[in-house]
Amino acid sequence: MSEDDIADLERLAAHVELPTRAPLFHAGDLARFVYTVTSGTLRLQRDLSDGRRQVIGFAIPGDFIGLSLDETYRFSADALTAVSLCRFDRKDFTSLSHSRQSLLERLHLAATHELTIAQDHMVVLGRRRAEERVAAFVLRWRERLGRINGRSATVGLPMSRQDMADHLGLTIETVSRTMARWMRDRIILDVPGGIRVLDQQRLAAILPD
Amino acid sequence: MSEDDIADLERLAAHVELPTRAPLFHAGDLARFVYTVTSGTLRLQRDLSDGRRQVIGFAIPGDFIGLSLDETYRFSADALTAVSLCRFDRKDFTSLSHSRQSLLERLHLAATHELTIAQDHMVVLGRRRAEERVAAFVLRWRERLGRINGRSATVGLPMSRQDMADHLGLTIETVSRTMARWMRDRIILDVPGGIRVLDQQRLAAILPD
DNA sequence: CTGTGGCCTTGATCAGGATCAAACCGGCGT
DNA sequence: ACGCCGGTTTGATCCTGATCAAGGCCACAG
Repeated sequence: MSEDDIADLERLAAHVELPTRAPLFHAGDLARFVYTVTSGTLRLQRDLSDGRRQVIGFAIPGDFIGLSLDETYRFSADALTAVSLCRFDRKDFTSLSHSRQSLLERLHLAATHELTIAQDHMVVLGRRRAEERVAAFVLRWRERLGRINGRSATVGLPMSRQDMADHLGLTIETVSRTMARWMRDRIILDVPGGIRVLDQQRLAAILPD
Repeated sequence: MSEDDIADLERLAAHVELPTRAPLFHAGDLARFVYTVTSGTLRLQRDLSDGRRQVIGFAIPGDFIGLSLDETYRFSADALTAVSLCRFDRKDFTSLSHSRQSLLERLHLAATHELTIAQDHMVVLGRRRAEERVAAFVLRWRERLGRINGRSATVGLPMSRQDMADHLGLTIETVSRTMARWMRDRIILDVPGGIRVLDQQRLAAILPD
């Protein structure tokens, strides 16, 4: 983005800080704001009336939240760690994007990128077996973190096993058993707050593409 | 969209006709074009190397195809019926959207709408049981067709059972059995090329939201 | 130090949907 | 008319991952 765009954005931005576990918004709330994450991790989820949950995704620094143009948010967003965000009033944001199409282009880019990720995840949910799902998650999460912090064998997992399960369409037990097996097989190592990938080769080999 | 925009678009548009079963493009092809559907139905899918398939969605009149901004297409698109489309060279399209942000806005709207649909489908794939998945599909498909042709109890299903199965993360047998049961229970009626919804109430009741 | 609660792991059993297998059906060409 | 072929239905059995049920681990409070 250009200097001017950033300057204009700065003028509209409000800074928001959330502690661990705090909700940012709830599905159905009036969608007044758009956010970008500057630090921390959030969980995005949709809930069914009977308690079933689908974790749509996780948001990390650099991600937009709430760029869909509906009246209300279609999912809930909660902080998994302490989080800081830039908040924009959607009305201001929209009118600014009228005057500066470079901003709109950036939004559009973000939206189509999200869409591609969503379609990838459909394949995981629709056609992958349990072990493949967990492998896909670990590998992609590592990749995403790598684009921010630089590649590292140690992968932080701020979400609970339940969150992973609800992201992957599995139960907590299946996720736990799968990762326990990988630890026995020395594919990964348990480290506090995450895992260390010992054998990227074998992990990647679980996933036919 | 404004008159001017449409005029500009007309100038760039090429008309494409596809017969039943013809491919529009294949995943991995260089993404030179963007399309909008003017008539017919297409199937969008991603394939795994071992033959597993995920049908990402179906495109019907009014839909854009290929608005993702990657170098190559990330899924394949095939005609399920005879199809006609408007084809735009992506380079022209992009430069036009620089000059006319209303076009870009429309694209962005389409993209975020697609994204919402994709997230809805994640819930179906991740957390719905077999019967709910089929019900979600029939109800949403009917809804979509209704927005084009007007609501009707008769729902055309141009896709095969295999396509539905691969869309819903099920097998063809499960889809078939589910619909057979609904026919026995007088919830739907088999008509050539589709079904007739006899009892919308009971169908909708299958789906907790 | 000990109790408590949240999360995770591990084991035993169950079941929903997959897989395997066969029959059915309708359209089409000869 | 007939046989063929692809898609679909139906039935029998199997298996992956869900469910049910304990137990373990650790951080934190008293």
